[in-house]
Formats: sequence, C-alpha cells, structure tokens
Amino acid sequence: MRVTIADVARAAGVSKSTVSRVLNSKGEVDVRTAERVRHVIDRLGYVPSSRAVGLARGRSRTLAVLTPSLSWPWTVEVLQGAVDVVEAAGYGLLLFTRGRGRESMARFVGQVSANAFDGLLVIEPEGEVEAAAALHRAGLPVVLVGDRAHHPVFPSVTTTNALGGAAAARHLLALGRRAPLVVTGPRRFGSVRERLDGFVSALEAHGVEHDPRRVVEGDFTERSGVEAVEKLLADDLELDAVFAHNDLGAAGALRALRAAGRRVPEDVAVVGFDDVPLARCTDPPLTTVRQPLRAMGTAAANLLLSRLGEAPPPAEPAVLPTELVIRDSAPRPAP
Amino acid sequence: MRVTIADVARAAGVSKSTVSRVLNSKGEVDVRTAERVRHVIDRLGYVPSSRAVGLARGRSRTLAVLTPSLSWPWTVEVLQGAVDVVEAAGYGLLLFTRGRGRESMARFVGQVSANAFDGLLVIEPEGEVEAAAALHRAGLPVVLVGDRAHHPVFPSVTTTNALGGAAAARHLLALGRRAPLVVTGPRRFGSVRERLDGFVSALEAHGVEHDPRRVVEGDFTERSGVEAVEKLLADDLELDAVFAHNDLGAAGALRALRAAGRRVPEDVAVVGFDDVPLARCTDPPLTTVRQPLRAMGTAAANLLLSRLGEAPPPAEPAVLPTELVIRDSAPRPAP
DNA sequence: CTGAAAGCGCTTACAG
DNA sequence: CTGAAAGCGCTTACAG
Repeated sequence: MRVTIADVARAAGVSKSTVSRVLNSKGEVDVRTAERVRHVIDRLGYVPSSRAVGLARGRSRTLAVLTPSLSWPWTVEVLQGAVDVVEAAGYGLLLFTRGRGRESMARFVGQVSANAFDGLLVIEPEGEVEAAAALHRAGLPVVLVGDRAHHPVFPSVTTTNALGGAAAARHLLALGRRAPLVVTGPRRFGSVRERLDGFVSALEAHGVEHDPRRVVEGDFTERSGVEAVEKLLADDLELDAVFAHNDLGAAGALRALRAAGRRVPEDVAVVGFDDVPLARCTDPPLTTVRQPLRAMGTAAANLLLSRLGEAPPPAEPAVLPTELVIRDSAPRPAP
Repeated sequence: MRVTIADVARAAGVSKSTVSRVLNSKGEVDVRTAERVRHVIDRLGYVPSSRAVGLARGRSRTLAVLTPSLSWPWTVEVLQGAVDVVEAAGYGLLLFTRGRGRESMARFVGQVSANAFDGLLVIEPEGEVEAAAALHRAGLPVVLVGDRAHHPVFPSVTTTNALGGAAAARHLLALGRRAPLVVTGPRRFGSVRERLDGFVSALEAHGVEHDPRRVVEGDFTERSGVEAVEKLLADDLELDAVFAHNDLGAAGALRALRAAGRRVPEDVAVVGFDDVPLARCTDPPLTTVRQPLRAMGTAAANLLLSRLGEAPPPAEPAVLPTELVIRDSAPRPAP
C-alpha cells in the first residue's frame, strides 16, 4: 500500500523522529544518517501524507479563494494571478464560488469551520463582508481584493478607481466630447461610486456640467450597456461619448450604437474599464481604463502569505494604479 | 480554542464514539442520547476537523482539477460546470494550473502523492496524458475532459467534434460558399483533426474539393486568426468564408477581414467554434459551433463522483452534442 | 545526534 | 445502545 514514515524509518534503520527531522531539516542530524535517510526516501518514493502533516502541525498549507461566478472575466484574471503565487509557494488552493448564493455560502462556511485551509482570499466581496470580518476576528487570515480597500478591518488590494474615472474623462474632453453617457455598475459597489465621482469631477474641473440623466445604472452585463444606450436615445438625449464601468458594458454600448447608426469613434467615442481580453476583440477595439488584474491577484496572495509568515510583507502597495489604454474606440487626439 | 469531539463528548456526558456515531448517523444510537448530543453540538458550534476526519477515514472529500491557464475562456466555462457539481456534493475543489509548464506539473505531482485529494479532473490534457494514466493505474480515480474521449485507459467527456465541423461546412455550403479558409488549432489535438475531417468530408460530400492551401494551422489565439487571413490574402487566394476552430481565432479573422476591406458576412461568412461569451460581443456576432462547455464540466464531475461511489453513474453520455448557433457573421440562408 | 512517547482529532472494530 | 482502545501518519517536546 501507501508507504509511510514508519516504512522509511524501518528501511533506514532509524526512528520516525529522525526521518521527520531530515524531512523538515529541523534539529541536528548526522550528515551520513541524513544522507542514508534521503536515499531510502528516494528509493521508496516516499511523500508525507498531507493530511497527517496537517493534523500534526495544525496547519494545512492550503489557501482558499472565494470568488463570484467565474463567468466574470474580471474574476478569472485576478484568480489566475493568485493561483500563480499560491502554487509557487507550494500551497494548495481551494476554490469556492458564490455562484449559487446562500447555499454556496453555507457550504463555504462549513469548510471554514472544518479548518480546511489556513487563509482566505475573497474576490470582490458583496454581502459576505460581514461574514469575512467574523472569520477574521476568529483568527483566520483574510485578504480582500476589490473595492473595499478602505475597509477598517482587513488588508485588501484595490486600484485607483477615481483616478481611472478621471483619466477617462480627460481623454474624452481632449477629444472634444462634452456629452458623455456613463453606464455605471451597481451603485452598491464602492468602486462604481469612485469611478463615477472621478469622472464627473474631472468633467467639472474643465467646466463641463454633467447632466445626471446621462448616468445610467447598469449591472456589468453586456445587455446593460445595450439598454443604457437605447434608453438615452429613446429619451432623445444627445451623446458624443460613452464611459462604461466595465468592458462588457462598453461592448454592449458599441453594439447598440452601431445598431442606431452611430459611428464609433467619429460620432460617439467609447471608453471601457478593466481591459479584459475581450477589449481587444471588439470592433473597434476598446479604449479602456486598465486594471492590473493579474497583479491584483498576485499582490493579494502575497499579502495573505505574508500574514502567514510565509513571505516577506509585500513591497507593492495595496492600491495598484489604473492606466488608460488607448485603442480605436476613442483614439488619441490629433496633436 | 478550537472545540473538539472530546469537548462535545464531555459536555454531553457520552463517549467520543457516540458523538462520532450521531455525527455520521452510523450504528444505532438512542434517540434521546442523539438529541442531547446534537444539542450540545449546536450550542458549542462544533464542526469536525476535516484534517482529522480525512486522516482517520483515509479520504479527504476533496477533488482536484488540473487545467490549462485560466486565460482560455473555454477552460473557465468547463471549470465552472465542475465547480457547481463538486460544491453541491459537499466536496472541496483544489485548483491546479499548468500555467508554468514542468514546474507546475512537478508541484502538482507532489500534491498527488501527498494524497491531498480523492479524485482528479484533467481539463484538456496535453503532455500529461501519460502522467494521468500512471496516476490512474496507481488507483487514483481520474476523468478527462477534452478530446481524448477515445483514450483506452480512462473515462472522459468530449463533444461531437467531427459533426460540429460538418455542420459548419453544410451551413457555409447552404450560403453558397465554396472557397472557405480553415483556421485550425494545433494539429496535435485530436479535436482539431476531427473538426477538420468533419468539415472537409462534408464539403467533398457536396462535390466541393477543398484546396489544402486554404487550411492554415493556428494556435487558438486571436492573433493566429488575423495572421491566417492575412496570409491567404497575401498569397492571393480568394476566400468567401472562414471556419475557425475556436471563437478567438474567428474574432481575429473578423478583424483582419475588416482591415482588408471585406464585408462580413456579405463578402466572407465566418463561423467559429465553442460559443464562449465573447462570441456574442464581436461585430458582427459570431455564428459558431457551440460546445456545451458547462455541461461538459458537470458531466465530468459527476462521472468522477460516481467513480468514488458518491453519485449514481451518470445517465448523460460521455460524448455531448455540439450545435450550430447562427448569428450574423454567417446568417441563416434565405429560404 | 537520536529515540520513545505523547499528541493532533477523528473513526472503527471489538466488547459488553 | 454505549464505551475503551487502537489506529490513521505525522510532529514535537523530552530524555539521553
């Protein structure tokens, strides 16, 4: 059957303690003994049982990540960044999805209490911020990635949302646009409010009043981008630009504009947010406020590991910079 | 500290054995005793340690999934399907990525040997088919999802690739197209060969000879779709249709065609493969051979659970049907 | 430098 | 119906 530490000890003519010592390079072991033990380990192909090690140590070298549905490309990029770091650190990564609401959460909480992992990464928390806070208070290291950077309780990773919104506004102003439609995400998101504030403030700083009727609340779907444009046109409000709070919404806006016979970017310039892979594939490709999604994932994972004492406290700031990426949907202004 | 089964036993005035029995509803327990124990469990908020349970039982109620980089939208959809099933079954899901090649695999194999999970799902295996086979022989339940359906060793889930290719061909024929460009994926994939065979056979069945120069090997990136079209045009070969082996490649073809001044679908009709979310966002939206990605993930996870004896053997076939989804890039032919 | 023993928190025969 | 004991496969003081 499975080869255990006892088998190794027997074959090497030493005690389990000694095998354990060479395994973990803990305590002094005679060089020749160590060599012999290592040899046996190789020969037998011995690998310690993670369950037994976990039980004895009280830790499992496993992290968990709790994400919204994987259908959001945003989520997936962040996740990939986290996976890279966690794997490199030799940790396992348990994946939990909030796809099915309360039911998912109940199951998740069960696993938490079962002590199945040492630390938790929550991607874009919504209702569960309180639950996460409780876990945190109970001693579980928790790191958030999303727009709760200013949450008093736990460390988190976010981006410069307001600056991103402002950059979008200034770019559109430079293109001579004065009547932008803003397709937001759900207002309950801090990031949404920040993007909107940054955008509107930058407009006003340039003396452009922003008509509140030109702000339409969406839900981050492509559909909501389509509907926002249709609504504005139906209301007979003119527009010469769109700033969508995510790329999916921007893609929807693109589609609705084309259907309405508006040319992009000539009649209407369009700017998205995120820079997910889709942004390059739309026609025209999207100008967008890039979030360093992958980097957010790696930063968050590193932050979590550092709280476990497994990595040096990260040098990277917890607030990563956004950056305007210019493509054809809102090109660089003529010099 | 953490409340253990011993705490519960003490508080309820019974032995650990009895607590374990009511926990697992195993063996006979007096109804009153059971009630009392359950009450204490609730009051103390006791949850069994997954590590200890795993060690004692020799199983961990955790499954692993080994995927290519999450950057492929294809992968993510399948993964989501698997996650849904695994979570609903009360299992944990460990995520491993092959993102960084040999290094990732080495780490992965370490975790396998450490017995960290009870079963393994491999999404679109490439080089590691042999490694997977070894694990399978060693007694680890393994299920593949991808194009190795006909692999002799283990159960797997795949789709009707050849039929999908044929459906694409017949649709283009119905639109009167006779000179299609095929942008394949890497030839080492069985699915790629099947899609190509199905496509070419259907053309020939209609008496249309397919010029091998119109088959360009791509690598599933958007870029390779762009380049395939550019190459064909540079070679001065005419084309009135494109069949790309995935949607990303089709999106690239769309872009290159537009850049070359060809209208889609009037001059060139375009058909993709997969039906990932992106397919609705291109302009025009893609006609594509849909793979039931989510269903493939759920089918694979169910298959795996059934091999663990945790679910009835799935009724669904291991070969799921593809389906042509018609959108504007290759519309329905006029009646 | 090395080993015997206890302990991590459960489950599971075995008795009764 | 219930409990004492052994066992799962490690780690970690404690002696020596």
